[in-house]
Amino acid sequence: MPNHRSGAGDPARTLRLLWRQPEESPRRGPRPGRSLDDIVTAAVELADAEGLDAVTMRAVAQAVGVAPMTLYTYVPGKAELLDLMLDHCYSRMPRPDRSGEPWRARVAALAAENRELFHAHPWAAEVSTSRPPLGPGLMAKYEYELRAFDGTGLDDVRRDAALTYVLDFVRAAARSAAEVRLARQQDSWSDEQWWAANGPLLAQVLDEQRYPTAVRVGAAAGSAQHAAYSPDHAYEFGLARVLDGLGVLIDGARTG
Amino acid sequence: MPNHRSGAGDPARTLRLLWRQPEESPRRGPRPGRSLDDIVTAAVELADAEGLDAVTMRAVAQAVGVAPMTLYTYVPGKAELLDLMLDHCYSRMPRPDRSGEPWRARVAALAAENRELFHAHPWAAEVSTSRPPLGPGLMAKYEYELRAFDGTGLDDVRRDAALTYVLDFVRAAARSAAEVRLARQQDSWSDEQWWAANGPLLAQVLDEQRYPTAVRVGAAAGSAQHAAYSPDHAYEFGLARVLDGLGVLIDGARTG
DNA sequence: CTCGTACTGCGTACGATGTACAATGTACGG
DNA sequence: CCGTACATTGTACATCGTACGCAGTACGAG
Repeated sequence: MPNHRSGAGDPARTLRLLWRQPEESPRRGPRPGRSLDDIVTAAVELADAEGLDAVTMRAVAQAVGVAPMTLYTYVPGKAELLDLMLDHCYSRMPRPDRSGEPWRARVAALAAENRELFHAHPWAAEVSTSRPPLGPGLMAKYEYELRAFDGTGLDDVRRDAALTYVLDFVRAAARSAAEVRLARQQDSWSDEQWWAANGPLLAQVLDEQRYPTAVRVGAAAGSAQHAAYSPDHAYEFGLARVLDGLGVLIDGARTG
Repeated sequence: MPNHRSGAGDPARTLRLLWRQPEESPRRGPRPGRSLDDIVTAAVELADAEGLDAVTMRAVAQAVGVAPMTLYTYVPGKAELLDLMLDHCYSRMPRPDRSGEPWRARVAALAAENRELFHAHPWAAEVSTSRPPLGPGLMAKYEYELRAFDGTGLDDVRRDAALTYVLDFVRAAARSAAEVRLARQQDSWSDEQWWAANGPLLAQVLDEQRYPTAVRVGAAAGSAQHAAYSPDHAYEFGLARVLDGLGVLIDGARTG
């Protein structure tokens, strides 16, 4: 049950790694057999295929074909590797030019691109970055995404806050989606089996007298979405609310 | 680096634990020396005081004064303990009657109450619940919070979606706040020291030609908030946007 | 009362993980 | 050509969750 946390260790060292600034050493001794990118790429592929829990130093080492401890000549530790993995994914996100479109379309597209990021790399939503990995990928992403608010009239401080707001929403939705996916797979039970096993106790305990609203709303939401929770529905609903909320700030009162 | 995940194991067993339904056994053998609540309370206090990483089975056992393996007579495993800890905190949240207030005030108060939850129990935002712990605390919370949308005209499905939307926002903001707090404490460096150490490399690498918007906006946001990121500001900004977004849905076009 | 049985409590131990450390080998600079 | 800095790696340790089995205890049936 590892708590995958990034951003530890010496920040300056991490920055140099992110920007691929080699140490200024006199270049002596044997040449490295692999590159930093080899390690990062292997780690990302492993995380994509088998989840963050599968990303152990030993497993990454095996994937790149070296002994476990050899990784530590490329990376100070696992936290830094996670930073590099994140920045790697950020740097590979698509950034099409949308300067002609209205801000709502641009922000919706921005959200969709981030949603796709978390779809391709579900682990990226789990990694807790005590400090964001200030690498080239994050910078390119930040630069690109800020431009989505061009022409909105937002000042710089509000623009940053608005972007944070959108990104946090997408990340939260992605986390919920990942949690649902995990729950569905970890117990092989279908929803029907689950209800058959737990229905009796739930019926006894979810007293309609005590929780009238909760029971009614939960049942309505569950049956409408054919599941206890629908990540897609939550995303669509939330995005509409995000855009409307920004719309009030940007356009004044106007519905979407 | 434990990945604190709840919701594993037999869901029916977990449900019985959450609702404190004793096994229907013939009650033979020695009486338990502690209660389930003893364990849960100790675990919560430990998590509050020293963070989720400090919540190891051994540490909890020591806190309640038993051997580590003894915990497993009360709880099937650590995942279930986390479920119980969450539900315990939910059940103790304040739920004042706000039926007289307008929906914006009620939803803002709901958000503030959840923010306070994560302030008192920062670990609660980190726990990833593959399935939410459907216990009495969560039910009471859900029932109470749904009532905040009474009189808004939202149908049950939208009401559930709206609540999820608000709660996800508060949780995301709390996560960000906790990450900042962690970053500030784990490297004892002040922001000034950090900039002194990393400024030169950052200045070299954060090219204003390449990232004009990012550098400008980042600087503006940083100096306005006297920090690279201000959780309080992000919360205030986000909450206003959340309320405006819901306002468009509920009241039609109208600014806050 | 007696005894089997179900239960609590827990000591030991195992596998997994991140990584510290020191030994070994290699290739470049003087 | 040789010293030195570096890449590589085997071993080892601390920490974690928890499986397993034994010892002791108290209730119900006889």
